[in-house]
Amino acid sequence: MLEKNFDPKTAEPRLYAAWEASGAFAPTSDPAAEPFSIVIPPPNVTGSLHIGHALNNTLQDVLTRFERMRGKAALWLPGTDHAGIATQMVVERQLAEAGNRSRRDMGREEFVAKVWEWKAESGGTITNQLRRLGASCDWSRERFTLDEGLSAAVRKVFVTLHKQKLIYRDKRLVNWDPHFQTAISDIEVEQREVEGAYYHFAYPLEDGSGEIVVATTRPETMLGDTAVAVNAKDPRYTHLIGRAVRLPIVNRPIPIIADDYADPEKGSGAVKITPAHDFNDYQVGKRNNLPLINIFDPQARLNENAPKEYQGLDRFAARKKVVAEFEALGLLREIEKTRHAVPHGDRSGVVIEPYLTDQWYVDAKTLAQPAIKAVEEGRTVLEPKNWEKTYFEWMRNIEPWCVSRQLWWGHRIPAWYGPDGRIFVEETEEAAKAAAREHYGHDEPLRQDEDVLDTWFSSGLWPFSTLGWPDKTADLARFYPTHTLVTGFDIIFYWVARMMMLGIHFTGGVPFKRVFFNALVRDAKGAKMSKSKGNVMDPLELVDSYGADALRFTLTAMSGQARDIKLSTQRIEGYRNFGTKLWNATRFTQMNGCARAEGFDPAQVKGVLNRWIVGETARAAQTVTAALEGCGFDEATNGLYRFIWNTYCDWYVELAKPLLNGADEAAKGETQATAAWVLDVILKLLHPVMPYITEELWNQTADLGAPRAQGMLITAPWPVLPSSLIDPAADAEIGLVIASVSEGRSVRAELNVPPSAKPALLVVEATPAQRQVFETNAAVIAQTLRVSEVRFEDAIPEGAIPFVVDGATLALPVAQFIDLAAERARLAKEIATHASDIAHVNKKLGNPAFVANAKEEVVEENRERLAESEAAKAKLEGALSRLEAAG
RNA sequence: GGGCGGCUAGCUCAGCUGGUCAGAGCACCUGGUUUACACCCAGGGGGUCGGGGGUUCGAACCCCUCGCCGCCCA
Repeated sequence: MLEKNFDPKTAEPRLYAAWEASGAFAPTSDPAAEPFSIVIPPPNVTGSLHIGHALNNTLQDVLTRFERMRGKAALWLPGTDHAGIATQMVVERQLAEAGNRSRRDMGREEFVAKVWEWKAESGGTITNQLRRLGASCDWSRERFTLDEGLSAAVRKVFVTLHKQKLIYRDKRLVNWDPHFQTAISDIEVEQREVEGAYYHFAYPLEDGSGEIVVATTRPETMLGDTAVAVNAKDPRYTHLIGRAVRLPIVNRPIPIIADDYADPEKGSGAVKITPAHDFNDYQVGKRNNLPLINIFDPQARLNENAPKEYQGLDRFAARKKVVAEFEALGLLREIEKTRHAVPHGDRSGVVIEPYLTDQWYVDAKTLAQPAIKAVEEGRTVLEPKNWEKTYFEWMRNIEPWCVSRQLWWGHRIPAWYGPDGRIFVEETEEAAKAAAREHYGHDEPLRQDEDVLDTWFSSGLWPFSTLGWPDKTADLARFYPTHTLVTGFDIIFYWVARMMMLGIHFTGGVPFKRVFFNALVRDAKGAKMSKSKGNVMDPLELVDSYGADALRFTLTAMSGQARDIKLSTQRIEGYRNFGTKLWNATRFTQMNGCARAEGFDPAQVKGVLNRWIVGETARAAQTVTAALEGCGFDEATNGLYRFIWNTYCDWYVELAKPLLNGADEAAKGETQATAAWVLDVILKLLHPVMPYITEELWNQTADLGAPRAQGMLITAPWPVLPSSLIDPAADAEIGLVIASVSEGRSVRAELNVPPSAKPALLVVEATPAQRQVFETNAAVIAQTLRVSEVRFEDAIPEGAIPFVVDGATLALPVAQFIDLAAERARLAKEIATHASDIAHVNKKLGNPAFVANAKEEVVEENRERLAESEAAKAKLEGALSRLEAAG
C-alpha cells in the first residue's frame, strides 16, 4: 500500500540515481532510432541555478523525455561556459575580499591558475542543481567551452576565418570598459537613461572677432576636440567655415569645418568634434582628415595628451574641472538639465568610453547572409514566430563583431607577432614558428597576442564543437543539425545569431531546426528578479518546499506566455496538490484491486463507463502529444491537469465506485483492468513534466497484476492511441449521467436539501434512449447524487422539484425540505437564464441576413438551441405556476 | 524616433483559423468526517473582454485610432 503522500525529499535523489545508473540518459544505440538532439544553453561554469535556468532546462527536459519515450535516440547534451568576463570578475572580487594581490600584481599565469582552482571548486554546483531538477542530460557527454576539444575547435575556426579574410585586425573606435579595461562588443553595451546636462560652451574665434557656442553632455572630451563642425547650409555660420577657434584651456587652434553631421535644428547648430572619443565624431574626422587625439588611458583617466593639471585625473573629476574652468573663464553659457541615454557595460555597470584601439573583428555582415537565408527559407524556424522579425532586423544591419578582449580568462587568440609586427595566425605555436621561418628565412622570436576571445565566440560553436567537430565523429554525423534549441530571447543576438552564422559557415548545415524562445521569469508582481531588489526566488528552495515536479509543472504550464512569467508560490502549491491528487487516485485504485490484466485491449472493453474513459484517455493522449510536438507546453499541462483531475478523478473514479463495490464480477473485473490501464497511460503522459512522482508510482504499481514489458517509466513507450477508441455513444451516455448528477447536486445545494437526505431521483420525461441510460446507470447515479433510487414517473408529483437536463425532465421529491422562497428564486433564476438565451438566439434567427449568410450548420445549431431553451423554459414555468398554485 | 509584447472575474492567466467564448486556477462565500485525497469533496457569487471608431448577418478574436504598462533597437 502506498504511503499517504509522496515524499519528494527521499524519492527524488533515489530515482535520479536509478535513472542515471540505468544509462537511460544516453541516447539509445539502436541505429534505427530517429535522432533527436538538444544542446543545453551552457550556464556559466561557476554559476548557480536561478529560476530562469529552471524554466529553460525544464522545457528541454520535457522535450527530451517526451522524444525518448517516443523511441527516438534522444540526446540532451549538457555543458558549461567559461564565461570570460563574468568569471574573471568573480575571481577578482574574491581575491580582493581575501586581501590577496590583484590580478595584475599576480601575473597572468598565476591568476589563470586561480580561476581554474575556482572552477574546480565550484564548477560542479550548477550541474548538480540541474540534476536536482530532474534534468535527464547525458552527463557522459558533458563539455566545457575551455576543454581541450572545444579549444581546438575555437583555434580552427579562428584560423580558418582569418585565412578567409573573415577575421581581421583593425584600429577603430571600440566600446571600452574602463573597469575591466577591455573592449566589449556592441551588444554588451546597455543604454541607460540618466540625469545629465548639456553644457553650452563658448569657443572664442581665433581672431577674437566673436565666439561659437557648442553643447556637450561630456565636457571633458573637449580636451580632445580637433574641430568645430557647422552645416554648410546654415547661414549663421557659412562665413566662418575655414576659419578657426581657439580651444579654451588647451589653448589650441582648431578649424571650423563644414559637415552635414551638424544639424542646424539642434542647439546652436555647431558641434564640437572629438574624433577619438565619439562614434559620430570619428566619422566626421575621417571625412575631414582631422587628427585624432586620445586623451584617456585604459582606466579612462586623462593621459599625457591633456594639459598638465588634468593628467591622471579621472574622467568625471576632469568633467567638473572643465566646467569650473569654463565658468571662471566666463565661457560657460548655459547648463541645460536633461535625461539622456548613456552607454554602460552590461557586466561592469560603468560608463563605456569610445576608445581607439587595435582589435580583432569578425566580418559578421558576410557570415550573416546565409544565416538570414536559412530562416527565410524555414530551414530553421524561430518560435514564437514574431522573433524572426527581430532576428532579421538585427542580422540585416549587423556590424563587425569585435571578438578580442583584454582579459586573461578565455581562449587566447592564436596570433603571433614577429619583431617587425608581422602577424602569423596559426592553430599552434609550432605552426606559427614554421610560418615565421618561412617568411623571414630564419627563426625569429614570436610573441603571442595577449588577448582572449569573446566568450560568445566559443559558445557560437557549441552545437557542433560539443559533438566533436572538427573531427568527423559519429555523434556529429548522427546528431547535427540538432533538433530544437530552447533559450531565452535575451540572448538571441549574443548566441542564437552567432551559432547560426558560424554553424552554417563551418558545417554547411543549420545548427538547429527549431529555436524555441522561452519567457522570462519575473516575481509575482511582474518585476524582474534581482539580488538588489531581494525578490529572487531560489529554484532549489522551491524544490525543497514543493518538490521538483511541482516547480516543473508550474514553469511548464506558464511558459505559454509571450514574454514574462509571473511566478507565485501559490501556483506551485496548487500543482504540488495536483501531484498529491494523482498519488491518492493511485492509492484508491490499489485499494480496489485495480490491476493490469494480461492482454488487456482498450478497444474491447464492454462497459459504457469504461468505453467512455478509454475514449477520453485517447483524446488526452492525442492532445498532449500534439501539444508537445509543437512546443505548446501550456496546452500540454492544462490538458493533463484537466484530464487527470476533472475527468479521471472527479468522474471516472467516482462513477466507477459502484462497479468496484458491486456484485457484477465481470463488470468489476473490467473496471479494475481499465482503471489500471488508464493509470499507466496517465503516468506516461505526465512523465515528461513530472518525472519523479510518475516514476515512483510506476515503480510502486509494478507488482499489480500483469507485469509490464518495460522496466522504468523513463524509457517506457509513449502511448499512441487511435481515435477509433473514442465511442460517441459512450460519450453521450456518460455525458447525460454527468449532466444529471451535476444539475441534481446544484438543485440540492440551492434548496438546502441536507446532504444526509436521500430522496429518489424521478425521471419524468425522457426519450427512450435517455430512459435506457437512466436505467442502466441507476446505481451510479444513486451513489454520486446521493439519492435512494432512480424511478420513472409519468408526472411531477406534488412537492417534487423539477429540473431539465438535455431536454429530459427530472425531479427530486424533497417536499419536506422545501423552502418555498428558495425554490421560487431558483426557478425564476433558471427561467431568466433561458429567457435571455432565447432572446439572444431569437434576435439572430430573426435577422434575415443572418439566416441568409451564416453557414448552414451555424443556423441549424441556433435553431436547436432555441428549441431546447424554449422547451426547458416552458417546463420550468409550469413548475413555477404549480408552485404558486400550491403555495 | 523605430520595432515587439501586454491591457479579459479581486489576483495570475486560457481563449488556436470571427458564430455555446465569456473560461481555468487561486482568492472569496455556503455546505460537507459519502473509509483515495482537508495538499480534499460539492455548490455559488463575480467580468458591458483598456477607450473610441470601422469591416461583418455576427467581433474578446479582423482593420484604424487613442490611452496606459513593459521590453528591445536607435
